[in-house]
Amino acid sequence: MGVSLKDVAQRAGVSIKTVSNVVNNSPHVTPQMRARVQQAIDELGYRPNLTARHLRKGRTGIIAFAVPELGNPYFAELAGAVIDAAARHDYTVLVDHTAGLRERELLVCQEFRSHVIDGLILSPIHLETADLVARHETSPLVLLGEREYEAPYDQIAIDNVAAARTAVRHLLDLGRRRITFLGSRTGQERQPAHLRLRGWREELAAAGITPDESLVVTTEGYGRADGAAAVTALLERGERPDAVFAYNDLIALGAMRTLTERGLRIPEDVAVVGFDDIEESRYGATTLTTVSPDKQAIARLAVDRLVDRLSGKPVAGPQRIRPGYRLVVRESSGGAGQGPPPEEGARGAAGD
Amino acid sequence: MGVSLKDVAQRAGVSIKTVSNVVNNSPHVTPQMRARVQQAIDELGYRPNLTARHLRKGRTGIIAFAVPELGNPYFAELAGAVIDAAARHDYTVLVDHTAGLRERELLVCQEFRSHVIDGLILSPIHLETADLVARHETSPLVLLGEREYEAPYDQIAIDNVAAARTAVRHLLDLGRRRITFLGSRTGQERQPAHLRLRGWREELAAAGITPDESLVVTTEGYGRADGAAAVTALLERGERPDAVFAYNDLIALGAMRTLTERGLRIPEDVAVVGFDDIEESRYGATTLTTVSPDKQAIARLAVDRLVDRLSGKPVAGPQRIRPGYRLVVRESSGGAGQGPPPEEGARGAAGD
DNA sequence: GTGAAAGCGCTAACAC
DNA sequence: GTGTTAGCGCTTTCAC
Repeated sequence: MGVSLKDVAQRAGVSIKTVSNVVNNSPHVTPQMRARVQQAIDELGYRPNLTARHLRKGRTGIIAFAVPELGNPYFAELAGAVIDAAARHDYTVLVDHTAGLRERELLVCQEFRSHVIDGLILSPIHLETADLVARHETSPLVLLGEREYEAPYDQIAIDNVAAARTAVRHLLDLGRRRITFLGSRTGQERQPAHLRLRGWREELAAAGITPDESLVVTTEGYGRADGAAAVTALLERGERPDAVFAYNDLIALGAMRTLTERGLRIPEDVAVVGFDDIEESRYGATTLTTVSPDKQAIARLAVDRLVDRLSGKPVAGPQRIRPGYRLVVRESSGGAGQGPPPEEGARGAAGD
Repeated sequence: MGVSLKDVAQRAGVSIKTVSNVVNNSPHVTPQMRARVQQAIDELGYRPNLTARHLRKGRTGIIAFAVPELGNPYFAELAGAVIDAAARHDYTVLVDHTAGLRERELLVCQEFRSHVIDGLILSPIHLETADLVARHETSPLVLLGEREYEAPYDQIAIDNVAAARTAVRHLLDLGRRRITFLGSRTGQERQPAHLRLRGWREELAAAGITPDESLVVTTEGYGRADGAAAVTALLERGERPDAVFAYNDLIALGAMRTLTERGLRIPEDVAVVGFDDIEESRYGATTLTTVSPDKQAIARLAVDRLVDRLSGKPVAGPQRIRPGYRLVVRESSGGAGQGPPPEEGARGAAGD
């Protein structure tokens, strides 16, 4: 169907190798030869078949980035950062979503797309250490996110316990005592929310407060609707928290919506702190205080790590890498009430 | 490096063809032969090399979906829908972003990744008809979004003029007369905002109101920050609109933030209508009235169209397809003030 | 039902 | 500098 090197060679009256040299900008081609070949290329509309090149070279230049949900702005923003970081190394990114299903996480890190992607960056939710240990695939894998594994792969995640403690500390400093945690799942201690919940427990204990487990609210998912539902449930069973620490910004935003609907003022009656620092948290009627992981660093570290392994460079064994984070205080906890500062607000997403 | 069919064949003491038959679930293999080969496959940890298969078959099963900005939830949500629609046809999606740069849009629809992707769904911003006409690539291309081209490709977009008119009609029905439009770019009549702006003009004119061009505010980009800046500019030059119709939800949300900061009440003082119906618009302190394009339909139509052409089915020539849309009235225009209805809010994004 | 051989389009050795 | 050749791993005739 397509035009191949052979066709071009025939047309230009040269050998395949010469055409290949021209296409690959080999220095050992005379200008007039280059011109002659180029003309044939243009006339025939030749385009190199990357699949064939990949087969020959044993690598494709594609890395996959698999996240639970693209609809969560945190991952969308992270994906953008990964694409940019990869582009700097001439890698293309295949963005994938697992919909938070264990089955799809397994598929992605197993044989799926074997030899089509050179490496994988995966943000798992349900994967177990055993799944990882049993992995057949030999292509490099970098893990992202809150879960920690005893498996021989690079893992990149901020210190979730410490970050959560910082958030809770902030609420305690504000004089809040009945701090609810939104986002744990029942009986799933190894679920993502685990570490942040532990931070909540530890910081409360450190402040001499016995963590009241009735203030921990189970959610089904990690979206705005879950945050809204959690607050509804909480209020209906008569709890009156003076602060909310949510597993992520989406849950926090959903919670804020319901709190406001119920006539509770933020932050006067209830202070709210989220996690992720998605752009949206800077633009609500009440801006959201949140733990801000350094997404650029996360993306860069993950891609660099992967590319190093891919390039065959001697790289140290699997590591746990801890990117930075910071607590961004905004209106929802009574912080600086002046709205988004110019430099933060300057980035604009493109339209449709 | 990898284990190939040949290795497995050797191990099992059969021919390559037989192994291939087993791998591809060909019916013409005896059970015991299948078992024997399967054992060799398991022992060696064989995985088919998809690159080689692709080269041989001339197709890869990958389609690309290129958007201006993944950080815009509209595109992130659409990407999720495209991935799901493609999965139903056993296609994998390569999500790409062009960062709204013409250069990258050109690259994506030209030779880029030639033979790696079978087809492309592109949402362009800066591409011109001429660029499309000059396209060399023969792989199928489906165009999405507001811009319309005189080029031989399928184009899928809601009727932007009519949708915008519906939005403005709604504001007029509410008794608003000074309706500002946020999101046009100066002197770029063919820019995306063009059709929605035309809808604004037409509907005002139809209502006997001369469109006041000083109520059209230019923005640099399409994000929350742009909406915020636009309103600031508008108010500072002394305008007092009683309604805002924004090019998209992000601009609308940014605008709402600034309006509230300036002490203007929504919707009492200023009614706001957006465009896109991103999930966020259902969860702010004030929920956002917006034009809701049917994203599922857009994704499905685009993928189906592409897959039909890919499968070599006889398909009618290039078409303009118009998916549905509806105006969702929420609090920002004084609509039903009861917050997100359960069925809409039920969808939860996964965590990190 | 299974085997042998050709070739998808390309690159990398190696000759000339 | 340029041409020739041998595969990369797979599927696909076509024999047997």
